[in-house]
Formats: sequence, C-alpha cells, structure tokens
Amino acid sequence: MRRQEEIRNIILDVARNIISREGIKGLSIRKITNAIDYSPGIIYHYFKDKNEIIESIVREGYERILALIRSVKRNEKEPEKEIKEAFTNYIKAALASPEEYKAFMLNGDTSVLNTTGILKKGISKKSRTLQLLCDNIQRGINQGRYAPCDPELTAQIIWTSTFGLIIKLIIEKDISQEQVNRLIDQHFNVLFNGIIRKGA
Amino acid sequence: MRRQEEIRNIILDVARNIISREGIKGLSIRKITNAIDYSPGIIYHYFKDKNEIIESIVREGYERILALIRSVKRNEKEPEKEIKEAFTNYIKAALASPEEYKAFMLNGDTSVLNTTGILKKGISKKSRTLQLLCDNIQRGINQGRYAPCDPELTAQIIWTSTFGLIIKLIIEKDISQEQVNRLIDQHFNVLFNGIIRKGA
Amino acid sequence: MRRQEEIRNIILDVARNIISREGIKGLSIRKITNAIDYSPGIIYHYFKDKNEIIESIVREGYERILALIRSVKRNEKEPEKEIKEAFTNYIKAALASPEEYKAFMLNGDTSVLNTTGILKKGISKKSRTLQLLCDNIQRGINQGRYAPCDPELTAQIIWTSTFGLIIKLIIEKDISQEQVNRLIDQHFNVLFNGIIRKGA
Amino acid sequence: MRRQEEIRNIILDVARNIISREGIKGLSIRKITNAIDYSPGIIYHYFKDKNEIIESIVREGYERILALIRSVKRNEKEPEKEIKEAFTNYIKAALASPEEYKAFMLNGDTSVLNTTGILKKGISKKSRTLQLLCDNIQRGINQGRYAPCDPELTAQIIWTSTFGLIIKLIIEKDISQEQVNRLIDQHFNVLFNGIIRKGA
DNA sequence: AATGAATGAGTATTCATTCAT
DNA sequence: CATGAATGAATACTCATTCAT
Repeated sequence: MRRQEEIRNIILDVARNIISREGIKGLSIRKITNAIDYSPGIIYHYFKDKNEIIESIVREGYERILALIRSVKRNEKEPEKEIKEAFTNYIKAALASPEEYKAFMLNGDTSVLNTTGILKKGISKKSRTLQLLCDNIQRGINQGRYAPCDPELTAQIIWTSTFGLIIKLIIEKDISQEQVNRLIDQHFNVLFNGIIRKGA
Repeated sequence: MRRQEEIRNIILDVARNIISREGIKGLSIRKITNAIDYSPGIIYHYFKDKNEIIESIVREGYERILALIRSVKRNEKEPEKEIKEAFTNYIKAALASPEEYKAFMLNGDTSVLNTTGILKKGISKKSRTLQLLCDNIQRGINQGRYAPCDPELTAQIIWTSTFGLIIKLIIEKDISQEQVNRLIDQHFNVLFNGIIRKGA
Repeated sequence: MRRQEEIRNIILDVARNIISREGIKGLSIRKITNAIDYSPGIIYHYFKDKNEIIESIVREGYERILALIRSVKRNEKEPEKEIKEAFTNYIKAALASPEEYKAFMLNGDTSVLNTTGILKKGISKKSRTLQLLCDNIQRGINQGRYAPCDPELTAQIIWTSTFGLIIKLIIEKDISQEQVNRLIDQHFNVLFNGIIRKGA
Repeated sequence: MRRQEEIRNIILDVARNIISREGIKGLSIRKITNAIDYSPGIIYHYFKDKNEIIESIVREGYERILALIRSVKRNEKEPEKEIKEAFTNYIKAALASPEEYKAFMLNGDTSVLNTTGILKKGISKKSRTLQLLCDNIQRGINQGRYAPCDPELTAQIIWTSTFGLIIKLIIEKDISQEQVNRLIDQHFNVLFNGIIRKGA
C-alpha cells in the first residue's frame, strides 16, 4: 500500500520532469520506464493508461498553482491589491513550471476542461477561483471603489488577460526579469485603471 | 522556376488545410504527399524539412491576420475606438482559423519567435503592429484622453490581454456566440476604463 | 480442500463468462483475476496454466451440451424421430452458447480432441454419443426402416452434417429465426430422405 | 509497377505460409518482415494495414477453391454425380490448405461474410456457387429424379453438411486417408439417398 | 493460500527522412 | 524533377508467467 503509493509518485515525478524538459507531447511511456530502469509494462500496474498519468499531473499542478490565489490577506480599502497580490503569486508559480502550466492550460480534452474551464456563463458558481474574484469585485462595487459591472464577466476578463500575459511570457522564454516585472506591473495598472484618463 | 514556386504553394495550401482540420500535430509529410498525389521524397526538393513548411505557414498566416489590424480608419476624438475595431477584427479572424492561430502563436521555435515576439523592450521599432498601437496610445496621451504611460508597455499589455482572451476562447471551444460577444465587449471595457471607478 | 474446489469453480465460471462475451481469444488471465478481485499469480495455484483452464471449460461444456442428446424417449416405429429430437435440442443448446461451442468444437489441441474427436474408425466404442447414434441406426436397419449401411460411418456423417449447420449458423450470426427453423427442418429432411426421389 | 506487384506477392506468400503453419491468429506483421528481412514499416508501403493482407489472402484462397466447384461436366441422367464430383474436388482443395480454409470460412467479420455468407433466404441470386447448386437441383426435380423441394434450402443444406465434414476433418488432423475417403463416400450417399430405406 | 511487483516479448501502426534510380 | 523503396526508431498497450514475500 505504502510502497504502491511511493512508486506511483516516482513515476509521476519522472513524468513531470520529462514534461518540464520536453513538453507534454514529449512524454512517452518508454521514456518514463527507461528513466527508472523498469520495463514498459509495469506502468500499467500503477496507472490505467498514459492519460491517467497526465491527468494526475495536470490536476495536481493546477491545484498547487491555484492554491496561491487563495490565502491572500484582506485589504478593505483597496481590494484590488488583493487581486494584484494573488495573481502575481499565480504568475510567478506558473513561470516557475512553464511546461506544466502550458500542458494543462492549453489542453482541450473535455476531462481537463472540466477543471480548467472558466468562460461559461455561471461558471463562478463552480470554480472557486472565479468565485473569489467575483466576491472581491462585488465588494469593490459595494464600497463604491469599483465601477458597477457584471462581476463574473469582469472576473473572466481579469483571468484571460493574466492568462495571456503568462502564456506569452512562457513562449518568449528569454525576456529579462526586469522587463517581466515591468510588464506585470503595467498589466495590473491597465486592468485597474484602464488606459483612458480619469475624468476624460 | 515559376513552376517551383507554384508547387511550393500547393504544398503549403495542403499543409495549411491539414493543420486546420487536425491541428498542428496532425500534420505529416505523408498526409501532404498523399493529398497531392506525389511521393514523400519530393517534399525535400522544395523544403529543407518539415519544419520549414511549418515556419512558412506560420509566417504567412501571421501576416494575413495582422493585416486586419492595420487598415482601420482614424478616430481623432476617441482613438480607443480604433483599437477596439482593429482588435475585434483580429479576434474574429483568429477564431475563424483556430488551429492555425494556435499553431503559430504558441510555437516557441526561435525562428518563429522572430516574427511573433512582442515582449522585448524596444520591440515597437521592429513590429509594425506594436508600432501602430504605440502611435495610437501616444496620440491619446497627447490629446489628453489617455493617462500618461509608457506607450510600448501599454501596447504590449493590450496585446497579451487580447491574446489571452483569444487562446482561451479557442481552447474552450463550445462557448455560445452570445457569451463570446459579451466577453469581447467587457474585455475592451476593462482595458479602456479599468475596473476602478473614475474619481475613486 | 473443499475450498480449493470452490475457487477453481469460481475461476472457471468467470472464464466461461468472458468467453461467452468476448470469444475465446478475449480470455486473459488478468481479466479473470480482475473479475474475482484476486491477483494474477493466484491462477497458477489452481491451474497449471491458461490452457488448463480452457480445457476444463471445454470438457465441461461439451458434457453439458451432449447430455441433451441422451435422454430422448424411444420411438420404435420411426427411430429417426429420436435423432431429430435429440439433435434439435443439441443445435438449440449450441446456438445458445455460440462462443463456448466454437471454443471447444474448433479447438484442435490433442488433449481436447480426446474428448471431441469422432471421426476415427471404431470411435463408437469410445464415444457415448456416437454409440447412441449407432444403436439407433442399427435398430432402424434391423426393423427394415433404414437402408443397410455401416452404422458408425452413417452416425459420423449425421454428426458432421449437423456440426456444419451449427457452425455456419453461429458464424452468420444474423439469420432470422424463421430461416433458422426452415434450415433445421430441411437438414433432417435431407439426412433422412436424401435428395433423390424414392423409387428413382 | 512490376516490382511493386512482385513484392506484394512475396509478402502475401510469406503471410500465407505463416497462416498455414500457425493459423490466422499466428500471423503478425513482424513475423512477415522478419521472414523477408525487411523492416516492419515497409508493409504499409504495400498494404493499407494487416487486414488488407488477410483479406487479400482470404479472397484469393476462396476464389481458388471455389473455382473447383464450377467446371464440372454435365451429367444429364444422374445430376447428383455432378454434385459429388464438384464437392469432392472442393473438399480435397480445402483439405490441402486447411489453415487458410479455416481462416476464411470461420471468419465472422462482415466484410468477409459478404463473400462467404450462404444462409440468407434469396442468397442463391447472389452467390454463384449456390446458384449452380440450385440449378442442378431444379434440373433433378424437373426430370423427376429428385424429390420436389425448395431448391435453395436444399442447396444450403448440402453446403453446410459438406462444410461440417471438411471442418471436422481439418480439426481432427490425423484421420487416415482411407477413412477420409470412406467418410466422403458415405457423406454423399446420405445426402443423395437419406438414411431411410426407399419404399419405407 | 495469496499477493503484488515485475518482466520480456509481443502487438499494429506511424513518422521523418534518405537515396539510388 | 520525381519516384518508390526502405529504414530505424518511435508510439501505446497487452499478455502469460514468475517469484519473493
């Protein structure tokens, strides 16, 4: 029982490693078993098929990264600072495991989409992350700091915008850290204040 | 010589077609040559390798879609309307060829990145699209309609945000047209006005 | 000891079940042990190898179906009616478990053939079924109803003819019940009366 | 063109050979290419897939054997002698390629059944073999030599009976030639005259 | 009596690429 | 200019069997 779990984890670790280096399409059963000096068949002792391995990694990675979005301390006066902090953590985590992040965020399989989908109307009732964002936005509106709007729709845009920045940063791998920071800063600046001057 | 060019184009057309239908990983030399009733070897007469084919398609597709961003008529009073119009066209075009769009925008090969990269500092001197965006922003600032900012950085954020929306829309393939439109609208609303209330 | 027998039977039941559903080539050790929540290795505690399982099933199934041929009541005047009744039962039973029937009747392993073989000269001394057929034929000859002949040879032909009808009915799976009945009727009609007109 | 055909034939020959020795389920792509010292992939240069190989062999073998049923000289007075001659040839041919015969006659794939099916009502309009048998039977009835009957149904029974004899002879591989001949003789004797005495 | 881990050999199929002709 | 033959390495997956515990 214990041992079973152990080896499952070793397999997952190796798989994660391969994905980090070669992307998700670089992952193969043989590469895994070569790395751990086992025969290919053994994989099917621990996992139903290759897909179960991928899904495990995807789901676990997703949870790990998402966890960073939660657990941010309240800021009553400037609730947008919560958003900035949470998503900055999220961005950093994603950039730290870029291949994994791409692997699950760009995966279109329905089983994965059940976990990662956020665009459907009403999704904020299902996705905890979206819910958190919505709550924040509603609070901002209630206290008169945010402009009135559809909170879910706004949450979705914050999400997709940030997602776009992350993916682009991952693909253009050699952007200087300084430039990355400038982009992140300006990203939230635009999201919060827009490009149009107040009072214009 | 003429003929050489012709056949290259036929090959590219067929390849593009396969990518549209089966995604980039569905493209294979054999599928191309089967479709044009040639033998596999001939490909290497016209292209160095499979990668050269992909790069050609990427570059060409990129240009085609980008063309839509240009050719938008001036709006002196509300320059952001130019942005909205240009990028709405761009979004529609991308969503019309989703597999192709993903194929080149998510491709991380350096040769491709030379064409698609937009995050580096100073890029607006190289990328015509970024340049156009920068010009627009500078105009907005000059006339007092946009808040003062680093135009290039802002242009990059507009770009990455929109990119994120597009990719997410492509991956979550079954979002209703109505919801798509709502998202696009709110996307530009947030980019232009921010979420924080004017005067807050 | 008792328990040993019990588990052997469970294994055989499950195996029989798999064969019924997926044919003999669909049977695998793993499928058996999955179904009974045991580990693969255990099979080799109760059976020498996979083949011993198959042989057991074959033998047992054969006996079960054959039992139907016996236990048919005498018909002194028209002994061929016994044959028709017995073999009609047999045909129905075979068609009810087609995969099993094929599995053992088409199996050419010598060990299985010891049970299912019926073509050798003198076999009627060993095979109870053939013996019964022979007896019937001899009786028919004695009372002058059947034409004189070598009873064993005739019994073998009745057997192979019927076997051919069954196998063909199994392979062409979608014959209407009506047509099946017509074929069975004509089968015995030909066997009993031949195609040549009496007196021709 | 010529060469292509040549190698296709070599592949088919080797495959046929393997089937003869190990049965159809013993045939594998690797075994073929090992035998001809080629790499596995090359098979797909000459055939779409493994199934195309099998079907080629099946169909060709079927045709070859069936050809023997046709081309039998007329016997006006005793038309049943045509049947005996034709089917005796057929039996001999089948016994000469037992594994092949089994391979296609016991194959239940619909594509194969289209060629080998003979039990459906009305099939004699499609199957040339059945047609020939029917014609013979009709002639026999017309001239008063055969008893009146449904010719198609009778043809089907002649077919299935003979089929049963063949399959059984193939499976019980070591029957003496003498016994084989006795069985064949008695087979036709029963089919033609039945077991019931004329006048009984 | 039973497990669970493991193997090794096997399956069909696909692919980019090369090269003599 | 073009072909057709061929390779070699890869893919995921399945199986019967063994054996130490």
